[in-house]
Amino acid sequence: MKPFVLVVEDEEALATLLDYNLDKEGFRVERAADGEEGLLKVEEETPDLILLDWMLPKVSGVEVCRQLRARPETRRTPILMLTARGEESDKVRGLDTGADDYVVKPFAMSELTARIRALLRRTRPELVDERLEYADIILDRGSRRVTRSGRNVHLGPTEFRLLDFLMQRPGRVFSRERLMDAVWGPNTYVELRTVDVHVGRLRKALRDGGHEDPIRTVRSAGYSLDQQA
Amino acid sequence: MKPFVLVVEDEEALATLLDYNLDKEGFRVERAADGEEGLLKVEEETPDLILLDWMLPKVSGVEVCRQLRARPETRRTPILMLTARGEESDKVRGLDTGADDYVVKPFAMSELTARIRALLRRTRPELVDERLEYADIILDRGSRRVTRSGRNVHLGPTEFRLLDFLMQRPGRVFSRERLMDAVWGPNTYVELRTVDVHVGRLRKALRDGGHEDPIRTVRSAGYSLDQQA
DNA sequence: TCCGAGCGTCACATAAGTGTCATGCACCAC
DNA sequence: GTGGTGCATGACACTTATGTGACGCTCGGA
Repeated sequence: MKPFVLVVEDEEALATLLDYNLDKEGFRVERAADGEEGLLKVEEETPDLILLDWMLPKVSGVEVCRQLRARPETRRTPILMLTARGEESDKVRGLDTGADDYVVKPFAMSELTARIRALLRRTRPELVDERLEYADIILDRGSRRVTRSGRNVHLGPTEFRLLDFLMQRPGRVFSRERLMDAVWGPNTYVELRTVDVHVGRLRKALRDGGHEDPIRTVRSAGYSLDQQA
Repeated sequence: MKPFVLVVEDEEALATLLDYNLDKEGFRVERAADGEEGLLKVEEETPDLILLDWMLPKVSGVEVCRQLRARPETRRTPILMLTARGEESDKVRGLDTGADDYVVKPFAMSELTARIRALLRRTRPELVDERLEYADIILDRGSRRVTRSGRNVHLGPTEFRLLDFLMQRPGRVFSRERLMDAVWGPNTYVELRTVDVHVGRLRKALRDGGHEDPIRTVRSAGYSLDQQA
């Protein structure tokens, strides 16, 4: 379950950038171009976190904030304000607009995602915590442990990283090259077929105890964590 | 199938970096080291997008831009300018050089690819979109799955590419030669009739479950994805 | 130093997909 | 109708891609 982030930002370029980067960081992103649209989107589906520009057409960020806080279902939803330099009045700094945190533009994407994670950890730790889930498979990064249906699954370091990576985007097919890059590192000189072998080992470990194979082979394309069908 | 990006950049190191990253992002990349070479490469094969350095030996980026805009086949090809800080004159900012967008060096690779995707989406959405739809048929590139009316359709790699290509322009008739080029690659020596066979297989797979044949045979012309009429 | 866990390769078995062909039907022009 | 060309399709021999057990190597800990 990816954290669902709503980006309310009128600058098209920045919004695209945010969209792209957050998606890459494993968030599901929805965009709104102004405050009004933002409030509508929130009604459709309550986000796990809202990225809110301070200056917005139609309904300002501050006002959106106020309204969100007035609704019971978003009262506790973390809000991260985006402000331009100079807009950081004491009001923003003190966060008494109702926002939980803010960043000043221009900001490094890494700072933003760090703050997002920090906020999410506070409110919905299961979303960003060192833990990934797919079906009955649970991968805990902190303890470096994997269980399936409660039973412990023993994996070597490589298989662990491989599963971690696959679990970040279940259903998506990754080529051997991509997996090589992600799991072994971008400058490794290893046979591509080695990926097969490790996928095989991972499969074997996950099948242990009579479970179904959760990895799908897509001929001439790669592998994905996914139902066979 | 993959979007074709031409990188016109004289700095070897940056060009290599771009090449590597864009390739990883699923683009097919061709490089040119100066404006002159760039213009030649464009003649060989029209790119889907051009990454153009502002400062180039022999023919400057601006000039290349101008010439590209003068040619009918590249008039609408998106151009993304790479400029060094300080070169961002008002001219660049206003994009009245004919470029569609620009990034200032040094830039984050993620920003660049986001902008590239944004431009391609504007001009050729079928190249970057993750999923293609035609009637009740859905082709998802990310998970490499095809469904019809919700039911999974199993396709071999060739049939998958074939359907992908047909779905990019439903209703349009493609000759066997064209399909051969697009699906098998431009330098394949295979009987043209082989196309028939694969179309047949694709049809069979898509008809599975009592569905209608979505492919139309145009006698002595080729095939197209659309209603029989 | 010895040992076992992991890793990367290989070789071989198996499965899946591919290209051709032969055959028969469909369609079009007379 | 009729002849001829184009197309659909099942069979099949052949390639290629993938699954897997075995093996030798490395490395860290006992």
